[in-house]
Amino acid sequence: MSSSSPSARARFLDLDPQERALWLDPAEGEFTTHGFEGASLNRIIAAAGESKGRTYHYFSNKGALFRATLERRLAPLADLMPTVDDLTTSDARAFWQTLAGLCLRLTECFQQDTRLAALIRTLHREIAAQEAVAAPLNAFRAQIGAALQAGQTIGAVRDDLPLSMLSDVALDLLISIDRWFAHHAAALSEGEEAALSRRAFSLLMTPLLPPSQTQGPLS
Amino acid sequence: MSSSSPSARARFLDLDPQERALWLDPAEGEFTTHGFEGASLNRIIAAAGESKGRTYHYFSNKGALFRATLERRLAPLADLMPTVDDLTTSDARAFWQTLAGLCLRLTECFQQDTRLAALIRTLHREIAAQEAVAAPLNAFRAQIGAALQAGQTIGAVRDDLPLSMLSDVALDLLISIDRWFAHHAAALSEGEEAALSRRAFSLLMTPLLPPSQTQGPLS
DNA sequence: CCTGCATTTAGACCGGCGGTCTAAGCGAGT
DNA sequence: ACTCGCTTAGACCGCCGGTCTAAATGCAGG
Repeated sequence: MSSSSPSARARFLDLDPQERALWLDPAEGEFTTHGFEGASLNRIIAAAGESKGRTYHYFSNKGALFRATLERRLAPLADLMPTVDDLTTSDARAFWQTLAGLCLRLTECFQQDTRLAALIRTLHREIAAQEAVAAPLNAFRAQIGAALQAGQTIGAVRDDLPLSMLSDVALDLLISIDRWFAHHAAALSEGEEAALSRRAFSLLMTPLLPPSQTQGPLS
Repeated sequence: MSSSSPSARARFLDLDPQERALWLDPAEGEFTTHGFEGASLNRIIAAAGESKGRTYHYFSNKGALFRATLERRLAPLADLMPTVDDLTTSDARAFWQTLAGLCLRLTECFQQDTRLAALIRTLHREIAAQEAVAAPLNAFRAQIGAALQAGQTIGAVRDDLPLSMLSDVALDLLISIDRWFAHHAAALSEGEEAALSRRAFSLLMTPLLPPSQTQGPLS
């Protein structure tokens, strides 16, 4: 029982960034090429030149290592997220323009940082990976929920369906669209991709609009 | 090299249904309670009272057993799917009503056959399971694509975005909404659930409508 | 009936997995 | 100098999906 008083995670976060990189660099390569389940902890440890004992001293399990790997890449994005105040002190048009701008900037980040994109896409595909980063993932989900709630107060977002349903659908739509571009971007010119990306935003927006703003053939 | 001339799968399909059930019944229990990756082939084999040799004689790997398990549950649903002709010989209103009816019937099937629902939801969550049933899954995706294409010809579905993007988004939306109900249905009365379910269909429909039928705040 | 060949069957075996555990190393306080 | 507690190494564990060998069995042709 060596590892109780401070948690393995706290111990790891106390390390120098360069010492953290000792694990995170090989882990990043392994996770991006093999996914979460497919990644071998033994291989990562061997590549890091570390021992199993020391590794488990800093990471309680494989998932904790994945979380640390993802969080390092995610850190620079933290200040991209708009605050709820940004979203409530505006009309519906500004609300959706803010979100469209956010999507645009996130897309750019993913194009620049291919490692981050690969890790995030692992997250989309594997439930075990999602469980490993449940805490930050729930925080992100909550942010989406708060944004949509802000949208509801100014009439930019429908309120005839539960907020949790709208949040879930919004997140899954983001993932779905990102996945489509990840699969098909290679066959697109840069201009086509940008134009398509702008139009694809409507896939995310329209289901969230108040029903009064759509005149579906059923209503 | 005993297993080449007829494939393992063909050999299995030649068996009596009751003999097939020898594996499929324990497999169904294992997959529904542990998911695909979490299921233990060894446990299934032991529960079936079979040997590893015989099992691998009929299933080339774990995925093939999962596929067979799912296909048995899926078989009765085959004739629910509407034909492309049904969808093209109608106007937009009828098109969407047909699809709404289909969703309703599928929902009922899932509520009645909880085993099927559990297997399908395993499929949603685990990429390895999706790869195991890639063939039937792609067929289903193609059916969605064909339906949406039919919708395009009669102006019921937008054509300003690639068909494959619309198909992917439609499938992911179905999954997303199904997942929400699976998580939250317990807290809902039957009447609430039905009402919500009807309204939630708009989440699926609106992103697929021609842009002319929506007046988003951005356009 | 026997013989000989091909298919089917049983289960020991394999490498690798994530994770645990014991025992040695080591450094600070007295 | 000696202890005591944190750190470290790596052998070890049970289990995994999958392979392989060799015995059992089915089944022609004679």
